[in-house]
Amino acid sequence: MSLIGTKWKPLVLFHLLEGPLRSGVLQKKVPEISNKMFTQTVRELETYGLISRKVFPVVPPKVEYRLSARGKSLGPILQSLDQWGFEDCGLS
Amino acid sequence: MSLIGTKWKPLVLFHLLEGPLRSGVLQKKVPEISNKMFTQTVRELETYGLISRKVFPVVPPKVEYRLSARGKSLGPILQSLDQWGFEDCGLS
DNA sequence: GCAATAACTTACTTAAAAGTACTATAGTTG
DNA sequence: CAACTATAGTACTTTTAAGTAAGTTATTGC
Repeated sequence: MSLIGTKWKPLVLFHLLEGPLRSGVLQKKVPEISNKMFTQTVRELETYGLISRKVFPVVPPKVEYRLSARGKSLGPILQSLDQWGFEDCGLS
Repeated sequence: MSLIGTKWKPLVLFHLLEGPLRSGVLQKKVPEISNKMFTQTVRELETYGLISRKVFPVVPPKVEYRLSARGKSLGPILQSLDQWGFEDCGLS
């Protein structure tokens, strides 16, 4: 379960639950993430087949990320985790 | 969510879902874990209030771990994760 | 009195994750 | 033609997680 065994993957997946987002927007939803970790994270999620990456050949570049079917199947789990985090106060 | 953001915490919690276990038994359920990481993991889980630790003042020592109410509330999530891991093949 | 026991601890080392800072791309705008 | 854009890559450092190996405790049983 190296999907959740990182600081950022669950967060990124979580923000995609509501729908596809382009790279910049997604990254702004996770303000503390460094540029490097962001691309690294989405690349790994893509490798695992949890999200798909769609590149529009325009300038400046435009890239959109969306959950794959497999990624969507994580939805309930991510939401449970999120909810659990709120219910049971600050664990950090 | 530093509960799952580690290699061992989810595993240890998972094994406690079925009921309390004494230290040695729990550790054997996770054979690859090092001695140090085991105690460190249960200590942190205890600090987070997810498990409770019961010491029997006998020699040789006997210690039992059980999920707290809060730990139990993670049950469904842990099981979903476990199931998800099986369904969707090898992710490492 | 010395080994065995179960649970832990401590000091030290290695490996993995994350952060910082800088560079690349290629059209568009001024 | 230089600056700006959005996305990504790379080299290097720091931080954090995990592993190894040894030691501690207090009793029992030989």
